[in-house]
Amino acid sequence: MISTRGRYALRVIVDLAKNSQNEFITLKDIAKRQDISKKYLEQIIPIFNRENMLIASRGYGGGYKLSKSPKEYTVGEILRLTESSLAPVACLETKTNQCPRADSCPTLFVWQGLQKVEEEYLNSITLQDILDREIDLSGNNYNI
Amino acid sequence: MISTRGRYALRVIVDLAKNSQNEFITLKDIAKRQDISKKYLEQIIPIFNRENMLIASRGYGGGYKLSKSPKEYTVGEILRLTESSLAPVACLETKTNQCPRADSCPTLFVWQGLQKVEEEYLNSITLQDILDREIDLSGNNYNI
DNA sequence: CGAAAACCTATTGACAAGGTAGGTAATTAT
DNA sequence: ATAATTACCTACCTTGTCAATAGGTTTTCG
Repeated sequence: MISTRGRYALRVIVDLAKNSQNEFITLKDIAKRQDISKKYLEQIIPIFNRENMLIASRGYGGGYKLSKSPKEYTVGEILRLTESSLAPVACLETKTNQCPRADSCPTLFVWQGLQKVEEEYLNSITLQDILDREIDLSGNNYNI
Repeated sequence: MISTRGRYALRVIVDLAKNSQNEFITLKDIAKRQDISKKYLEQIIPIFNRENMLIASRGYGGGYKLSKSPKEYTVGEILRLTESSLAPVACLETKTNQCPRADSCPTLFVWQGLQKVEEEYLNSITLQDILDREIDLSGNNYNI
């Protein structure tokens, strides 16, 4: 199950995409809009500027903004940075399978396949896709 | 992430399919073969005869066996019975979404889509599929 | 009747999730 | 300069769930 860390991170990035026209947005504003503890977000969001996915600015007038265009973010990469693991079973968390039963495990291919469909799905959805959906939700979908 | 309950249940059912020619197999034997605590399995496996997916027999000579042909079991239904939830996020655990933000949630469709690909995948794999793979692993795949 | 099996229910220990708290570093307005 | 404002860092805490363990009860067969 996707934890709050991953879900909150995605909501913050969607919020940034919607509410910033290239200016900095404070975590305080985002936390209020999204009704999430600012303190909690403070330990999640810095992950993304370390990875150069967000630009942060400290001090008065500071905040966060996107560093790339929305179509260059996928849900998969956002979740990989925030979730402790996206693996469906423990033995797939490490690069090489440590389970002593791996070689003869009759169910391993099931979990590998599950991981594959999950990752392919999450990697296929971009931030832009989410923004496009927003138009639908607002009802102002003149072009559809 | 799939818990040990679900993974163990699947292994037990695969073990039954492989090791029973319509006779009863004891949990003691399965636990030993699979190196799983018998006591722990005792609280997982009875779920399946309540659902008429396994036949149980008590007393001397008793044990478990499949009630249907392997192609009539899907991984999805086995996991749904053992996992507390297969939903990727909390708000999709209940039939109707309880989240107050659901109506305007821009990320909801992402999680609904994830749930869909997961369930379709897990429902598509039958116990027979797992048994067929076994042939590959043993190396005796004369017919491939 | 006694052994062997499934079945039931309570309890425990460990661990991670989800936060809270308090402070530090950087930047800008005054 | 200094105060205000922002991001950033680290430690701690609380709660709940997972994964068992334990000890018993019921059913069935030899």
